[in-house]
Amino acid sequence: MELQEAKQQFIDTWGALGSEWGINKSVAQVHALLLSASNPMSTDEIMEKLVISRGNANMSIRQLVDYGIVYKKHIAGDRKEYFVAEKDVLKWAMKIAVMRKQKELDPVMDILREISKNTEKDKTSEGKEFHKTVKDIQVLTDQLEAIANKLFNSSGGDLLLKLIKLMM
Amino acid sequence: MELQEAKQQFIDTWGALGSEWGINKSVAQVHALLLSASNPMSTDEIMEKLVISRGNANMSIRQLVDYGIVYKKHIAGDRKEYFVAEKDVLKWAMKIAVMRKQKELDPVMDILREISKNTEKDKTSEGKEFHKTVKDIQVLTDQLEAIANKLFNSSGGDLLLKLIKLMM
DNA sequence: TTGAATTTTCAAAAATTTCTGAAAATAAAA
DNA sequence: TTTTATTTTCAGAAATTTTTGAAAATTCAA
Repeated sequence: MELQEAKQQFIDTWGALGSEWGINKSVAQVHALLLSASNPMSTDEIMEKLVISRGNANMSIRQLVDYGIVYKKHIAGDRKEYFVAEKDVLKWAMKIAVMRKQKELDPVMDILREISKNTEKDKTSEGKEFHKTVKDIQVLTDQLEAIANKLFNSSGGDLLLKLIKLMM
Repeated sequence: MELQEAKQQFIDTWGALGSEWGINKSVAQVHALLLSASNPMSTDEIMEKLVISRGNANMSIRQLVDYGIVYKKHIAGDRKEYFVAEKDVLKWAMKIAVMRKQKELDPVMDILREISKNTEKDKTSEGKEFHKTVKDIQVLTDQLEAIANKLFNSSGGDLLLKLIKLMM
């Protein structure tokens, strides 16, 4: 069927993109599967659709729930747990971005600040040069962070559009 | 020595960050090493400092040169090739971003556009829902791309700062 | 309680990615 | 040309990451 084919392509593409950017392929594929599903899915359905093991399915789902971009859904009269993806793109994209920033970028920024501080008083030209290199990275990152915060703290879905117009 | 320690920490941190974001650890470390070096370095010096093989060093350097963020430097009377990193943060950060966008994001966007087109005429509610999901991702990505282009095509180093002020 | 259904855990296997090192290719000097 | 220095390549080894699957833990109905 055509639609199922399109969904499969979406899942595969998403999985490959995830891999390239440090997100586990199965995690990305489960996310894509739930994004493209009309109804809540159980672990068994996810296992079957993606042809992955129970352990893998369980871990991947849990990670997505932890990220806050997939929700548990109880279905009356059914003991199994079901899962639904957050469908608002801006919402889930922001959550992924914020999560990765906190987990991976912020610790690096802390270390850079520390390195910057430790090399501040160095009087050798080698030391001064290195300090500038680190400081420059810091300054750029801080500026980017300020922009990101503005974007992420906004509630309006059309903020980005307004921003573009503003910039033109 | 204190400065050398700081440099080593910078190299290690950069390598770890690279790994988490899909950039080979050695590549990121060579980049960090050259960023923190005051003078051009030869392949042998890089091998020695990072304790990596000639093959690894050669491949990593070449990738950075291909990215356009490390330059070859000939030293008179010396047969060896030396390498220097682009020190302008905005310059190299932009090059990395543009390169990864072209190589990894653009092909995905093309596929999403194709999927979007292929599901446009679907009359089932399932098809309509999936089409909206894909379309939403596309729209957001196009908006982000427009912002990114604005940022990346600017020449002034303080553009980001101006932008922040504009947004406040 | 007990027991069946479901979820979670995690050691080991599989898959993937990265790295090595020696041989081949190339480039420059003699 | 021949020799020597340097760079490049790439098959196999090593390291890392991902996945499996069965046992343990948990949950809930009877």
